[in-house]
Amino acid sequence: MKAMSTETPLDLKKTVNLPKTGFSQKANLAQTEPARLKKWSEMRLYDLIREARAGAQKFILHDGPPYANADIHLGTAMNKILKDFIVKSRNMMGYDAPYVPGYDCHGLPIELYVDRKLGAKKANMPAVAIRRACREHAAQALKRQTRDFQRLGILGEWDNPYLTMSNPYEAETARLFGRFVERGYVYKGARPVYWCIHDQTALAEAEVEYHQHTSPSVYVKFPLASDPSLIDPALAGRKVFVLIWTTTPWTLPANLGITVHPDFEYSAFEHGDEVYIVASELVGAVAEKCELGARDDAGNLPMPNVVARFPGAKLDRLACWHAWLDRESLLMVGEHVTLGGEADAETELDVSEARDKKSTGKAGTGCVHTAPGHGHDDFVIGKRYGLEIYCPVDNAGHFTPEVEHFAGQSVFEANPRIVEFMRERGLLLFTENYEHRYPHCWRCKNPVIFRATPQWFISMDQVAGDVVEKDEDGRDRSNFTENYSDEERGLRAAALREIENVNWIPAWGRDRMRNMFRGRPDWCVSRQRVWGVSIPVFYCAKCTEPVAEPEIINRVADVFEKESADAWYTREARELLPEGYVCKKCGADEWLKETDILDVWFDSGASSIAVLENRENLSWPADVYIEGGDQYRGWFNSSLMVGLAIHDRAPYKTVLTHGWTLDAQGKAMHKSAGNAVAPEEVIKDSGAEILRLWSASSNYFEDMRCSAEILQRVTDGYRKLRNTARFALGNLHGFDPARDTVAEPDLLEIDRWALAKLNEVVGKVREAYDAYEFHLVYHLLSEFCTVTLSARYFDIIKDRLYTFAPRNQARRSAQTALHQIADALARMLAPILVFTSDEIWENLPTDNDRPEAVHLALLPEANAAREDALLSNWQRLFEIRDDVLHALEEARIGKQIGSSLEARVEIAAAGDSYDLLIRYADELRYLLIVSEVNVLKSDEGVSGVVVKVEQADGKKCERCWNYSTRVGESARYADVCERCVAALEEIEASHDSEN
RNA sequence: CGGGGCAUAGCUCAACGGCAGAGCAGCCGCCUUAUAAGCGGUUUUAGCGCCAGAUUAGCGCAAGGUUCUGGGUUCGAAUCCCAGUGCCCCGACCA
Repeated sequence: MKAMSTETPLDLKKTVNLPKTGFSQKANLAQTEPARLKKWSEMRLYDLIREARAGAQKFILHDGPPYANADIHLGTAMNKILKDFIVKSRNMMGYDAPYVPGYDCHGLPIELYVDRKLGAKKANMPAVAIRRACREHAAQALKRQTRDFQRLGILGEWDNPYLTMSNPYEAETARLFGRFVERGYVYKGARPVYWCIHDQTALAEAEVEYHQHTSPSVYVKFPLASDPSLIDPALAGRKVFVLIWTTTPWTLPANLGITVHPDFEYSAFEHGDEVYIVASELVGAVAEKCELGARDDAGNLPMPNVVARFPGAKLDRLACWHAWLDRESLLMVGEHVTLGGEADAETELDVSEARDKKSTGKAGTGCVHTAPGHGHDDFVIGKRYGLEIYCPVDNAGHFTPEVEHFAGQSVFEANPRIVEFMRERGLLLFTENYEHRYPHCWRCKNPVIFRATPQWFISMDQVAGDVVEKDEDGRDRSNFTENYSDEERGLRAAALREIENVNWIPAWGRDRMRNMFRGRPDWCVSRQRVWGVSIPVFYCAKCTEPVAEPEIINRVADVFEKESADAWYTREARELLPEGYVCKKCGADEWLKETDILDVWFDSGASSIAVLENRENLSWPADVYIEGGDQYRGWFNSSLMVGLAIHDRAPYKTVLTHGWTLDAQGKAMHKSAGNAVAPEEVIKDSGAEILRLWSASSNYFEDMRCSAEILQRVTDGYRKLRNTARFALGNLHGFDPARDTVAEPDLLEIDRWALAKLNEVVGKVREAYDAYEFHLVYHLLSEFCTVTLSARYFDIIKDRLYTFAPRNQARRSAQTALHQIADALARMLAPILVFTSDEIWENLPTDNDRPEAVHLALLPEANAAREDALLSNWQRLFEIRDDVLHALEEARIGKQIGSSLEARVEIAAAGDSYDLLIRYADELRYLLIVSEVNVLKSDEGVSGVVVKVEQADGKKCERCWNYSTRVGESARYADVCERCVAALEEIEASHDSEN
């Protein structure tokens, strides 16, 4: 080795061990992520994880299938990222946690999309062709979604996801319907839907559009049938009428009741020898409108004479006579009644409009004409009171023959005739033309009606195992009653029981789910559509007897398994039924197929069975479901029903709810509002890693905000994590863990301190992962990197790492700590920063039997033995350090020093502080990063430490930059201090020994 | 209108009936051996005193954060209860 004394200070620099690593400072995520994905795909990382965890305890996260319609948005991305956090962290806890993604492929949005694309052509297309188009659209959408999900770094069985439109899944869906039938939950009823009488088809709300329309508005008298004194003694013996208002007179033949609000005050007022009941607040308005009473000379109507006032609840379950039919009309109470008239039939058809309006003016009477077959609210309340869902209107919009006076007439044509009819009989108080927005068919532009059609329902209260009781008319036999009892019966009771056994995170999920099941009506599973799984029921062509039998349904399912549910359309009924099957009722052998398909919620609700139970590597029930809060009404709900029907148990042990993604102001994101953050933009600009870190940084149990500023903060956070890792890696250059690791007892104390801090963080991070609190993981690691490592530990050990001889034991001590820190950091970050953690892993000096990718490794475990004494000593030392840094800053402001190494510090302390400082006296200059420290004893009783800063004595060492009076002592190394002389000699000696 | 949720610093989050905090951002500096990096200080304010004295800055004293608003329970509330405001989800054959 050549003498170094002749070398310039620049060459001296070469003897300093500066960081060196292939882990670049600049991440270039947008470029490097795809390369890493490719590598993982080639090495079959997901499969390797499965092999590594084979035989371990299973942990099943069951994926809620996103709808295979459009490209993913921020919320979809976040949802999948959170799932990946869970799956990766559980795998790294040692569980065997597979991930099978799924897609929800059937349903209206896709069919609507296809409708619009096909346009007029669709009318002449067979169902199979439409279904093919839907299938293609879904296949294409899910392909794009898969690509985008994979780009996010999410590992799973992407080559074998579950699709609700796959043959086995469709078959299983049909079989599950059979199970519901078998257990007696299924019945045929009726329910009102939008109906276009021109096209003779049901319409979805998305298929109606609103246009101005003129309807006849009518005020009609319904005579009270009950004893009026039950309402108020003052009414005894009077001729009492309840006044209703509607803009759809044609629904009056279907009137079965009148609904009032239980809490509103109602008045009975006189008009001639009759008494009319309306809401008190509307007495004046009604009298005015209907010209009740005689105007005085000034043209004013007198206020009617009110004979009684009472709450609406008084009317509950009394009866009126239908205005002209020989039939009762039941008085009911319902919260949906308003004084604005929104709840009348008019706005039944105008729901979204009515919801936006706070008040539609003072039309109406507060007594709502209720025809359960012709309105949504009417339907719901009708069910509650056990009314028939009566709809005497046929597909073409004609009254059925049973309708007296108007049989055969089209409903719109009948409108004026009904008005006239009522006028002639003195039932009508007033009529006028009423302009309002009214729903029209999107295709033929004609006004639509609300009309009850036969549908299949799943009963919430039917007792399992009972024989299905079906009316001739398919009328509902299982009344929904408000005074539901706790006795064990039906799906509702089972759901309420199981809800208590599920771990809901956050805990309010339990209440929400409970409320939902308490109040929910029977589940209507019929949809008048083609893109879905057909309801596998047959009807006798002769007597219309339905055949819904599990064995036959299973037969059909077997065909679906081979040919997909398309078979329902491509095959004749007799091909699907057993050979020679004849109607049990009439003996006929001609069959018709049900045309309705199953609600898509039935499809996705079936997933726990269709996927968890049918895949050999999964199991039922799932450990975890995690979705947005909207799924309480959706997937959480339907999945629970299916679980109960099949196994009498919830299909999930834990249900996590995540919030929605909002903009910077906390407003919902809409493409139209222009405040949406597009995931692909973030990925393109910053990388998927940033999206993942954002998902981890926010508390997902609440709604999560996202904006340019927030993403900037996240990016800054990422840089800090990356640079921290980079420092560790750079200083591990030349460190061979197997050879150079310093045994625990031989470590420098500050290195042990760093490891003790690491141990603390590891414990907390594990807890946070265990509790699915990823934002705590992020904040813990972020603060650990920023404060404990970057600002403290790393800054302090730089001197040792850079200036000591490479193989010096003290330097190896620091490296030993760094190695453990970097290793643990990579593991702890791995579930979140999937790309970066693996990059750290690659650049980390390895001992031999380490997994190939960090995702195959396990999370570090906290050491139970805590170094409490050491930690508390050092906590106090760092408090004193803060005081010193403060004093140094003052000296800096006073231009006494620049770098802290220019300083000599005098610390005066008393008591425990003094003892502590003396004990660590030799360490202090390194801890404080100054050139010299003197500890003085201050008088007892003086609290705190007093710090004095002065210029350090001596000259600056050109190598380590510390100040020393001994710089220049060595002739061989003229510009350096005594420590560096020693270091340089050590370096030379080791070079000699190598040669 | 009903069911549920959320509201703490510019941003993201702690504090879970017992002293309201962290990180980041901002501002002011230092360093140039993590270098498109690193480190430190600082970041509510009327008043009083000291220092200084053109100003800026500095030190001390004292008060000091309407934890969205208003009530209540409690010795004590960000926390529990009630009401209100704002935002979000659900109540639609949308997912």
